[in-house]
Amino acid sequence: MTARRQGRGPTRADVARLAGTSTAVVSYVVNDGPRPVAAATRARVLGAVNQLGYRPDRIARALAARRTETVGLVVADITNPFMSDVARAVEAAASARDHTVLLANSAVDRQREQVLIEQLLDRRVDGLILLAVGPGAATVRELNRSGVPVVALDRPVGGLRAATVTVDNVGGAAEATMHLAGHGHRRIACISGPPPLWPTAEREKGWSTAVAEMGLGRGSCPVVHASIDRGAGYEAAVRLLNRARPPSAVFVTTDEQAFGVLRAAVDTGRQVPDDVAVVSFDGISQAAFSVPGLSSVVQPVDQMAAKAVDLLLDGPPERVVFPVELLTRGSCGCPDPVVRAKRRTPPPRGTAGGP
Amino acid sequence: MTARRQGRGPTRADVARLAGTSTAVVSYVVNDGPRPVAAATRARVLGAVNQLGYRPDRIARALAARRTETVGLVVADITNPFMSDVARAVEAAASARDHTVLLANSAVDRQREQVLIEQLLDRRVDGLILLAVGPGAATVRELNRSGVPVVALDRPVGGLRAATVTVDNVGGAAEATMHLAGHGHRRIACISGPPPLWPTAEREKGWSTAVAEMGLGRGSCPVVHASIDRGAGYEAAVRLLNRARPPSAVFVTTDEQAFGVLRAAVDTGRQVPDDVAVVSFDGISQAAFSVPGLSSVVQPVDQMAAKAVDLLLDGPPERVVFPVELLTRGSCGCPDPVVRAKRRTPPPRGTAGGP
DNA sequence: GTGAAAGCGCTAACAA
DNA sequence: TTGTTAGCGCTTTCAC
Repeated sequence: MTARRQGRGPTRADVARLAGTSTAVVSYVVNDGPRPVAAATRARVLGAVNQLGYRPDRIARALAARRTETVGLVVADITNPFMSDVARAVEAAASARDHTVLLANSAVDRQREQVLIEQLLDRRVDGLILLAVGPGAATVRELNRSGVPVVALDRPVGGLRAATVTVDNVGGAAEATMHLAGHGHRRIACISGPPPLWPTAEREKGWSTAVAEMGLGRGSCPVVHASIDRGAGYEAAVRLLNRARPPSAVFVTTDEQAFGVLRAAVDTGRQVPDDVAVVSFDGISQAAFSVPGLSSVVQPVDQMAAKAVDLLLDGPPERVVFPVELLTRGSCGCPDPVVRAKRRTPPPRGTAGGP
Repeated sequence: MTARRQGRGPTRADVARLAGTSTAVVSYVVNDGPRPVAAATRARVLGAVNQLGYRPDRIARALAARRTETVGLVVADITNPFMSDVARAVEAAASARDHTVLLANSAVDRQREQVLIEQLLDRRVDGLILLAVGPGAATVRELNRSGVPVVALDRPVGGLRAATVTVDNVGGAAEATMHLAGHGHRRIACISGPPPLWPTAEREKGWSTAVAEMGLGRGSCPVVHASIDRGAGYEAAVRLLNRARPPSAVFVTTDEQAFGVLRAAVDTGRQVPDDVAVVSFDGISQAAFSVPGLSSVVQPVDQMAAKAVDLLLDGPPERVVFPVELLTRGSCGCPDPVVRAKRRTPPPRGTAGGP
């Protein structure tokens, strides 16, 4: 009997038989190459394809073609709104290029991250995007050896031969800090990330430079370090605000921490921005809805993701740095704009993608 | 020369050669079955494996074994905190069972969702978890025909032969509503989701039942429908609060909308909970940080995800319904507990997983 | 422009 | 217990 294999649809052989041609030709038309096919033949094949409802098996194709059309995305914490936004943007960019993304969430666990990266490699991803805690030396070696293209997003990875997509952390942070000074503040503290974390360290550098340039005393402008989450931001702010001479403004290195700061201000009996002004970094969409709205330095996530995917798929391993933009709302002392519904798609910009 | 193929590591044949045995035996030891292997042979193979640094190619394995050890996850919106939390939990559960997740984000676009589901099928996922807008009839047919196990998480999918993991939406919503009444409210409105959306419709039903049971007039307890995002929640709240006789409390069907409500209250000159009390549904971790803290009905996301993966991989297509729990904070009028750092892992519960 | 056939790296009968 | 070998479904060289 010619019963189709159960559980799966027709194969290339079925199509070839029905179209009265060879499997090679079917392949040529399905893939639109690499060899030309006569119009008549192509038509017969196409007819057979949709008469049978044939769909190519991507696994078999991957094995033969040695390409999976898949990109691995390793994120440190998918529940972090900035990172989930990056995940959305990467998925969209990959999808636009007909690739699927294998998601790996390390849950901020370096060990786990190593394992996940190896699994992704075993699954033969065509490329790897890392928004990761940071792989250890052994994993870096393995990545370099594997020859799989890698792009480090948001932060470079030491020792890794990879493209890099980051933003102007120093500049953005400095701008935010000066903006605070523009509101008349002289005691501008910084709530930064864990010292080894690159993006927040850079932002701290920007704050510190700005503070120095404006001649503000280091004693009145303290830094405090905290993990990248609301709870840690909350605790750091409580510590800061309970000092004898608390700051009148604080630059927070991530929005996620800043939400904790906002809540801490209230819990310690302060008003934002009158008693403490706040500006942070990342520019996630939730920032529009806090009370007051959170002023933040926004990263062009869609463009960054598109660039990352492009570099991964056909780029040389360059390092690209995107500009950022301070978006003011109520938390710094500027007028708080009316809330608008969140934008789901980036505004058209002539041609798609690219900075 | 015996140079290894460039770009890839050693294969099963290399290992067999070095171990002086056959490829089948290598397969048996690597997979720990399906046939037994003598201890001595196994040791030689293992030795060869790590002398060569051999790693099985999952693509080739998938083709031969007809299993990809991969599960597809389709979410309607990965940037929605509830859904990204589900994504985290599903990834963790799948990972614990040695599976990788292929992430597909439909960005609340039904068309796109169909395409994504088909792509996942083409990639031969072992199972599909849907937290989706809802596939159309054609896709449902294709899913049923494909024989790929599916579990619908959070909401059932009409006409689909699939397991279902949901929560007690009606009960939770009713409890939330009664809680509001317990604070003395008699004008309890509801901000619900788009009417076709199942979970929010169920919650609305719970609210409506509770309101009726308490004998509260329908005129003083209006419903308004809005999309599941902060902006829509904001606008719905503004509409509600600008009425001639505004409600004194509102049950909001999702946390995401509720954050918009909180902001809208402030923008229309109200205090929460004194002028308007708010309780919502989902129980995402961000709810602890708003001002005031958001009282919410919490879903046991980790358990739900674990169950979903179990059902997918070896379960019969049951329908399981998890209980939910009201967690009170400041927004309903209860005391607002001190903020704590976010928990990354579920507390131990004797044995892992399960309701 | 088309077809035959040799893999891609692994699994799992089946035979020894 | 181990080895031989026929696929898994597709791509692609090479000959026609």
